Amino acid sequence: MRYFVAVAEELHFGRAAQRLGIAQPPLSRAIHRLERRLGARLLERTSRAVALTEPGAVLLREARAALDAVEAAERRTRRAALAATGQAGVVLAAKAGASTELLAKLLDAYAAEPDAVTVDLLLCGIGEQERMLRDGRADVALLHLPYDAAAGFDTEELRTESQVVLLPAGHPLAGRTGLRMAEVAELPGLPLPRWPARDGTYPEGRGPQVRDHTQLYELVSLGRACWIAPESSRPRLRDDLAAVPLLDAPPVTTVIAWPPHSRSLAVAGLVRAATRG
Amino acid sequence: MRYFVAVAEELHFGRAAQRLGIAQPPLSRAIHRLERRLGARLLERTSRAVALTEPGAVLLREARAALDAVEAAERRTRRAALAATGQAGVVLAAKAGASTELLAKLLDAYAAEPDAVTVDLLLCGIGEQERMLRDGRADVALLHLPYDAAAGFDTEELRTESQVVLLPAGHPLAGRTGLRMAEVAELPGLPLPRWPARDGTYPEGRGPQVRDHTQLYELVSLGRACWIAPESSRPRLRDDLAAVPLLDAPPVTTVIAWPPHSRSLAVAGLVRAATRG
DNA sequence: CGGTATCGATACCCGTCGGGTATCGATACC
DNA sequence: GGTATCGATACCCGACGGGTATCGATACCG
Repeated sequence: MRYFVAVAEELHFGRAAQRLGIAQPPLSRAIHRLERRLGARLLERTSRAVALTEPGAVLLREARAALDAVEAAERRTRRAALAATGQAGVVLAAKAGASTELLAKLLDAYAAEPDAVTVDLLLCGIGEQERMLRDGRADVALLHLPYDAAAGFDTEELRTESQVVLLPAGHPLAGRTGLRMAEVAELPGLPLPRWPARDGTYPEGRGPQVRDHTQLYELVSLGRACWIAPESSRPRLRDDLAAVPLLDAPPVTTVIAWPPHSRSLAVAGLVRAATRG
Repeated sequence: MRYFVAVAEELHFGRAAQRLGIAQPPLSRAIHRLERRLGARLLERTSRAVALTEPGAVLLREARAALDAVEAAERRTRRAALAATGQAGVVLAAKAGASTELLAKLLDAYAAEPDAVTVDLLLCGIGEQERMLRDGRADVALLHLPYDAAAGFDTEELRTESQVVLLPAGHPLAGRTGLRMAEVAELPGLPLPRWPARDGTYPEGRGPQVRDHTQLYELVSLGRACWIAPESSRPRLRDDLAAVPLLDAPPVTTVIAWPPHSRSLAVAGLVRAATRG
């Protein structure tokens, strides 16, 4: 299945084999075996191009989930073994730079619990927490709806807040008490930047490409972009940026999320600490 | 992993090997390899007894989920291949005997859609739908909260209803207009029956053991048990049974549930038909 | 207290399957 | 039409999964 996912993502046997660290012929045969076992043509291949069939697309989705589940099983078991000897705690995934004070409060509240264990923070990029939770790199995560997808997890709401638009400090609109989405969307010369998708490629569009928040703030400060962020990011802003409340932006809900079958005491404790605080 | 789950469930290498259709020595070695690969003692074993360690319990939970995901991937791919040739539709799992008219309405509403495909009904026993959805035997399911666990699925609420208690027709309380849980719990000689758990064993307790609804109704009719059911089951009751509204029972919510990553048009259509009706 | 039965571990053997290299056959491109 | 690219095929090898026979430990019983 790992092999199939690699080929389906690359749509190229040679590159997929390289990525998997094996030669191309065994890969071809492995895919053939898989097709025979499932009784389905997964890939439409000519000697010049490879394309997914309908069943192939289904398998790609399902196989990704299955591989994540297998990896999660291995990782969580390894961590459980370490935890038994006191060498590991619980892994909390959070977006770097988001909900900082909420996170601090949560960690304090949990640390005060009687049977608290070590909390290993896993700071990740945009939308990566979901994956971390799925493949067992993390045990709990802070997500921001509607930006992150919480589908398939148990969640508990922590906070709902409105959003602000970030502008260069000297911008004509920086003094306004409120703005509407429509006004922001048509700001001349201040498009929303584009973030890389999970595979590292950027979506089509006209905004500048950014990779992290430092680049983002730099662009906004330079008057080349604007950005929309939750209100709670305001106190930690650089002073060359201005924040103007958005009147009609969808509210952002911060939730704590965990795999639905989680039975870990530490996760339960974190959730308790989070909802109590 | 299949091997480990078998041993963890049986807590006996010999029986597990038999269940897996292999000999005992290869099974021993397989478990050893797994333990070495994960760097964790999974089972505490003497020559007389086998017990799960802490990491072993974690792996048991995670491995079950992972195996379900793998099976789901295979099943859904096979069905997608059949669907491409028009030989298969979408599988809807429902509890036999529950929500019958709601189900009928749903099927009618969906069949009227322009691009409706065949709906294969999968009637299952108490609490089996969740499993069916997880391992790919079903694509959508009707669940009854709080009896069924919908954790990990996307759901849409269809109906909420109160519950009634089923009594033999001639019972002294059968004429009452309402009862409280406390009264039902202490009905002399009318305990709630026990249903088998997923492994086929019955929980400890004093109620009679039942395996299906026919047995259940028979017991109620004979004055050996009572039963609590959603109000909607009333119109289809045998006339030797009486139903009395329960005033303080938790309401039952019927939901339609599907795997969160499902991208199937047919599932979307069924959900649309269900929520519209 | 010794005999026995039970149960997991170990020793040894074998076939299959995953992986590698060399090469073919087809197709797009110059 | 020559060539380069790319997946499929042919052939070989080592490792791993599975089987049988047997050991070692422990609980049970007369």
